[in-house]
Amino acid sequence: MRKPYQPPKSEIKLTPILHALSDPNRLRIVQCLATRKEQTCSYYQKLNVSKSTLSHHIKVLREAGIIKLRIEGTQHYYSLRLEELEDLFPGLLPSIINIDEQLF
Amino acid sequence: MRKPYQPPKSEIKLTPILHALSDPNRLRIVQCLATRKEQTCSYYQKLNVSKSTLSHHIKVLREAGIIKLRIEGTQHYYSLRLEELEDLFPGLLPSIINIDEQLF
DNA sequence: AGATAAGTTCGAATATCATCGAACAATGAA
DNA sequence: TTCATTGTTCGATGATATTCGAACTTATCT
Repeated sequence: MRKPYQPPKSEIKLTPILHALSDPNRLRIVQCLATRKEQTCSYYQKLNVSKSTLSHHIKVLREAGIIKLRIEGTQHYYSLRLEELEDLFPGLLPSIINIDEQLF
Repeated sequence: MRKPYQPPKSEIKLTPILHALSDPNRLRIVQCLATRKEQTCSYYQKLNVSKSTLSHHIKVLREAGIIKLRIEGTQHYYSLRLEELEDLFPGLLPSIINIDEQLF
């Protein structure tokens, strides 16, 4: 499987990021990655959406520049682009990572 | 004109806030209110959208709980709900208020 | 009362989004 | 080589969003 597109740091913009984060399931993925560092897609099957929907959500996060991909065999490991995002938008991700799911 | 609905603090949720902020013109309004404290709607006619579109954007911000309204005659003065938002989502608005428009 | 000004609301057109099943691609195992 | 696994992509559908002009509401001014 070829590596899907992800924007370089210089092309990361705020509005796609905020849009990507404005969905509860995508927020859950981001919060999970904030604590567990790296996960494969299949981990998020607990979100109770179909495989294609999950892949769509991950694509939205990836194309916004929030997560990056490392491929190992058939597994896709995703992780947050924390340093780059902190450099571009200081404090933004930390403020979101700590919010309780009840407030989503 | 009767006072439009705005949610009590207890009903403010994160995803509507992030969605409301994922639009460049709405971000401009929020950043403007962060420095100028209070403005009427007509101030934002410089955004070059129609009156109804502007009213729509302001409604999205208001219903998300980001701005509050004070009516004086025919003028509607809007301002940020800074303390409540800081209490609910610490650091979120400050991190967004400082971002340069080039990164929108 | 009539005219004006500030905003909101309505209705319609267009675009974007979320979701799913099915098909596809790439790797690894039998 | 065949099969199973992991994940993406495609196409369709229904739901939301954005935008505008027109109509409406409320207050103010003459």
